Amino acid sequence: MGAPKQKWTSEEEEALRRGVLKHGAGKWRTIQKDPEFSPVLSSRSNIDLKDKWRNLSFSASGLGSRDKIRVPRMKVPSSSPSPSPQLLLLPAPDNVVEASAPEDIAKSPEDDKTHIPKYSAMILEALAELKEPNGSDVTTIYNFIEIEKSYKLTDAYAKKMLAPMKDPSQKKKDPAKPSKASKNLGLFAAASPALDAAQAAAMKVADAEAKAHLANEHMMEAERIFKMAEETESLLTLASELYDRCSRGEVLTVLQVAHREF
DNA sequence: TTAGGGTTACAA
DNA sequence: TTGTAACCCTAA
Repeated sequence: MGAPKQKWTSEEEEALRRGVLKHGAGKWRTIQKDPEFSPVLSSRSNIDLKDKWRNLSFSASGLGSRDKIRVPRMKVPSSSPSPSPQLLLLPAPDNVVEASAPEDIAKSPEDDKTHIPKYSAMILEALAELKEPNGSDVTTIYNFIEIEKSYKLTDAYAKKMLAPMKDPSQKKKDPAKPSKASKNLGLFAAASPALDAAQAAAMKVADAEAKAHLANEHMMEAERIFKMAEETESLLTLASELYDRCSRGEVLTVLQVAHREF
């Protein structure tokens, strides 16, 4: 590679984003040829667009470089549902529901009860949908939850969740350079990494659920205190009004006060 | 033509 | 030394 690396400018990135918005991810050639973007992207090939979008997608998902955590490339039967390429690489849009870490769930009682699905349910759904013969690893589940279902984990929580799953032995390139096929098999051949990942994920889910429950209790307590405060304020207003009326010489009966008929 | 894995340049 | 981003290669 003799030519120096051509860094992407913000204009090019913006053009790419708008191109993806307009044509969808995967239509790199179309985007590249689109007269709206071609002036900016003239020096980029469709492959460049794809690569840049991949980089953007990985950074947007909080997974960092694609070299850090590799989603195993499974050969799934054609009958198995697989997310469309367009969805697969699409960074989470701005309007997705962002399922925060459990400690953040209590922000809104409505969100807690109606909008944010339980993590266990999300994972179960992911497993059911992915239908991978040997089960799905955490990264795949994470990707499914974030991209396919448009529930976005916060970056911090995703990193926390994924951190223990990283196998140091898989971190860097293997000097022996095994073939693609053997590498794909390798993830499941030992069985234990996938099993460990599943167990770790289960523990995380249980922990998250416990925290969510605690947060819910705290939320209910906060609501109770808030109601008390409201009632107290209401009584204060009533007392103040009564004081005003009485100080003006008005005579009010207990019944009138009780029914606020004054 | 595209997706995905590999390689390499570069910056911290 | 390591992580990231850009570029390259190949299978489908």
